[in-house]
Amino acid sequence: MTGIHEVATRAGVSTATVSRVLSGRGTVAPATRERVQLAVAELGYVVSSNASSLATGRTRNVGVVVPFLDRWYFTSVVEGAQAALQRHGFDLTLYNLRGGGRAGVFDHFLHRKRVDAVVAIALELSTGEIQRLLDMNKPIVGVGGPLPGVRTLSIDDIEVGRLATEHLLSLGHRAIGHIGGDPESETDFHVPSYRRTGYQLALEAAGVPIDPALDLNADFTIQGGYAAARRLLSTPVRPSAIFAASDEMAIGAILAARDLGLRLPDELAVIGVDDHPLAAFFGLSTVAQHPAEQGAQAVEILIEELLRTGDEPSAFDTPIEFRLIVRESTARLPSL
Amino acid sequence: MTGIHEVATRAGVSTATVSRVLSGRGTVAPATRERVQLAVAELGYVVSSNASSLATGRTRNVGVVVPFLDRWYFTSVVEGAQAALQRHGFDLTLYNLRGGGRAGVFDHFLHRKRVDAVVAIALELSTGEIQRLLDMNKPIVGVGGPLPGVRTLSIDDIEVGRLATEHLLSLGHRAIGHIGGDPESETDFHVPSYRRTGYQLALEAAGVPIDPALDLNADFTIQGGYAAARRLLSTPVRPSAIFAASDEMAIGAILAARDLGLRLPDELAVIGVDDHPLAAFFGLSTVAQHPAEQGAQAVEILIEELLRTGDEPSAFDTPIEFRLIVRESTARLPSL
DNA sequence: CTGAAAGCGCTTACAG
DNA sequence: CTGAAAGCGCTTACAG
Repeated sequence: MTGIHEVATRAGVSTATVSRVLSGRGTVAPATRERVQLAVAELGYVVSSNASSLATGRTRNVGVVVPFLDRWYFTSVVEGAQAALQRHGFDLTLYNLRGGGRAGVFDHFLHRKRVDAVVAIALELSTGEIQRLLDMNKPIVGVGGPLPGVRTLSIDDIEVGRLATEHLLSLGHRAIGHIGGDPESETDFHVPSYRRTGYQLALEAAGVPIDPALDLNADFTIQGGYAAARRLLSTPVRPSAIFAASDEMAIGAILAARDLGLRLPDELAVIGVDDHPLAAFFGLSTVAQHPAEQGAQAVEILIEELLRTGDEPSAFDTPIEFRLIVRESTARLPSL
Repeated sequence: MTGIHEVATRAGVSTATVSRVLSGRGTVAPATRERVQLAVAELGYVVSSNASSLATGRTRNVGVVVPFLDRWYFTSVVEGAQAALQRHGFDLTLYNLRGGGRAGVFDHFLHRKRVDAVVAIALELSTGEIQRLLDMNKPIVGVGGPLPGVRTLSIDDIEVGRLATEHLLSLGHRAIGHIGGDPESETDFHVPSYRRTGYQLALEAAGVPIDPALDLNADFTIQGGYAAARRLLSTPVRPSAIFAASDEMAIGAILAARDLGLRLPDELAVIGVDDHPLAAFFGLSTVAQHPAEQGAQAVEILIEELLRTGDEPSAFDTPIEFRLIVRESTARLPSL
């Protein structure tokens, strides 16, 4: 374990100078700098992050908190954030709330001063949780929904639901089914509820009565979407189109339609949300969100916030882009 | 930012005593202990991990290195490891090699003394990488393949391939196709190659000639499996069964069979590897591995190793369990 | 441009 | 059972 001392000795300077060279702060004569850099390289010296963090109060580490990891959206946000952090020389410490103990994570793990900042993904932090984080002077960025008093990046899920539904309406569909999220799969931000609201608003605006029989819940998986779609497609008033609140559920619906011998898009149109990697494969029309970019964007905001020392943290919401992608799963309702 | 000093003052003791109470090391009179605990609770004090780590040389943080995150296997291992670490009060710092800069990760990130130990998932570390890690006295556990000089948990992919193929052989199949991994999706451990070897060994043992036309590559995704299966099923010598090196590719094969109007399992039997969450939904027979448990097991080994101070690190391979699960996608070859 | 020294917030022999 | 003090390995005013 080479320490800064050995480097200093080898380069014939003080540890202070080594530190200056390594951090880039302060002035060092070019010749000195080179001697130090040589010594560092020869010894393979790497600064101890603990000692450095203790002295500076900065860890160059960001905590990323997710409710769970095994959904495409979360994995993608984390990968995007990770790549961005790495570019900036930051580490990423991952907190997964599913492991149990949300309280533990917030009261303990995050307070150890191991992180400079936190990215909270699809998490509705309580006032207390936010307050504790802010008290510690740690920038927070929330991804996935607005958070009072916190800088956030969020998608307008009502508009997402409306956009998807309006697409179906514009194609002439009137009997439009919906597969939303069940209560268990609600994230903190009630994403499914908002998408459902958008669906209902679009129908209302088009003068289409809302039929509760056409609105079912599932668990955001292909399996769940399949089961819901089978029920939806077995009713006497079979819908001509389905809007599913996620691509995976939409894919389940496509598989259900196939099993029932229904041809897409003529006998059933389907649209999802996400632009999941499988969406193109299934020819699925969807409202694309770009989770990896959301993660990267959250990190950029955080880094900026960390550099802007002193100021009050910003606390507004930045809307995330989304975009309709039309593929083969949706088409104009065939005139009968 | 309450420090240990404030706690000590409030409890009317020295910081040494507070430290003893918090760490559980050393003896403290019960009454004193209670006073300290009360002060800690009242102030919401949490030990600074940097200061503590600097003083003890222990970080209570484990680095987990993955080649990428967006495959079910990796996500599951990470979730399993995370949950186990959290139970032990450890944090998890995630390093993703896809972000670029494998060198950076090993030469720099891991050397900052930010982690006590590392879990390397499906990574074939070079001798140099291993040496540097061992030089730092950090236990390493590799998951997914054997690593010279390192404690590992690994699955015998040759046996996995053999088991899957033997299952098909035992059902009377002789024209057995294979969908393996293409070079790009080879992890460091050449998992696909080994599974292919097992496939070939099983065929040879059964006296079935190996037909290269029945052996294709794909990229471990549903899409890739679909494309490969379509080619496989369009040959004059259409196989009666397919062994795919992952469930996702196997699912692609099932979808391809459906599109071609082939009924499973009578007109085509399919088996995969993983026991992916979608396997049951598709009625897919498979060789199950249990990635979340692999992650958890790796952590348990690491923690044990961290407690066993002084000793030489252990450096052997523990085979990971796998198991044949028969579902509806495989059945006895119908006698013609 | 550079060094001596204090300090970051803990832990742990050591002494009592 | 408990406290005073040294030390973990850096960084950074301060002085020169």
